[in-house]
Amino acid sequence: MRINMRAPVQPTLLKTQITRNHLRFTRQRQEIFKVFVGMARHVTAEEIYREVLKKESRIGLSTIYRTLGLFCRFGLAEARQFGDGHTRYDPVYDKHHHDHLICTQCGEITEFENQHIERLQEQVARRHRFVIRRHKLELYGLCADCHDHGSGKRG
Amino acid sequence: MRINMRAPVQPTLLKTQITRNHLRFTRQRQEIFKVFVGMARHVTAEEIYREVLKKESRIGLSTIYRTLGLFCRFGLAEARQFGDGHTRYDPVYDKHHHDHLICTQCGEITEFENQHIERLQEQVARRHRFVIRRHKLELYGLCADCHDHGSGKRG
DNA sequence: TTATTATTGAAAACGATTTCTATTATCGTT
DNA sequence: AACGATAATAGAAATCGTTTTCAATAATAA
Repeated sequence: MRINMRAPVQPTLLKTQITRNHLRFTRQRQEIFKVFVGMARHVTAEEIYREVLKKESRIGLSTIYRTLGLFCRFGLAEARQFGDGHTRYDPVYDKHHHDHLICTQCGEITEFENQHIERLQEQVARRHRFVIRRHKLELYGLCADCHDHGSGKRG
Repeated sequence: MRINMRAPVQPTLLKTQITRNHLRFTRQRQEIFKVFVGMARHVTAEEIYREVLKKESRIGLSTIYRTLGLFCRFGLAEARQFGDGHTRYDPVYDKHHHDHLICTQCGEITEFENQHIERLQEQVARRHRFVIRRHKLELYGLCADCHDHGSGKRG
């Protein structure tokens, strides 16, 4: 039997959140959400914009930013910065946190999870009487391909 | 520009690095370095600028940015982004890597080190055939004060 | 000293994001 | 289905932190 580890985000989830907060379920919000969950992770506002433009030819980039901010406040998305000057957005499918391996040569971003590390983080926090709300662990370096062949995938 | 790396931060170090690289030991670079190493860690370019202005009343903000970039290339400073839109600079006193606890209420930044976590990171990387060059671990949440009193220090 | 050229300050440019405002569209009420 | 209050929009302009440009200046080598 096949099991989906990550439950897909229901289309109804956005509407639920929106009506619960007495906001308006606009065409743009629906379209942005649909595109957002259909795209790869770690996309930029620009990338989402270009994709949404195919369906909503009159949409403004500011609407993309506003709406992504809304998704973040709703807990449907998370914003991240990997230091290249672009904020990247991640749909939140479940409560599983994930960390990143970032290849500085080809740009590949691989996700990983490690409960052992998370536990040690909690230990550190406890020692400082600090309460962790969220965290960010990013390992920068060379992925297998770039390390082996030296050349990289992006030239 | 060729740059020779690696050495501990001493008062003479800036001059050593500068002459070694055939650059010019200007009044501004001396003053910025002096202020920089005398300030708290994780300072912004603006904060350094305001401090340097007290001694160098005609200095430009662009010189601060340029010079901080130089320090980073020399290995005398490191640039970090904690997601508040400001690049923060850290003098590099030794080769000890440190991670951060960042209070989202009062902004306090506490440093920590944990060799156990570092070893687990290496383990994860090995599993992905990834070679780590550098890493970033940031725990966001509430510091002891903000957690206890609720109000925070800046609020 | 003088020539060479790296460095500077001020202003303009920059790219991501936010704000502004007139217009449009949603939704509770008829 | 239409009405009306007002939230949300598009598009432009503004803003923010940072970088670049460029003519003038100043540090070094000759």
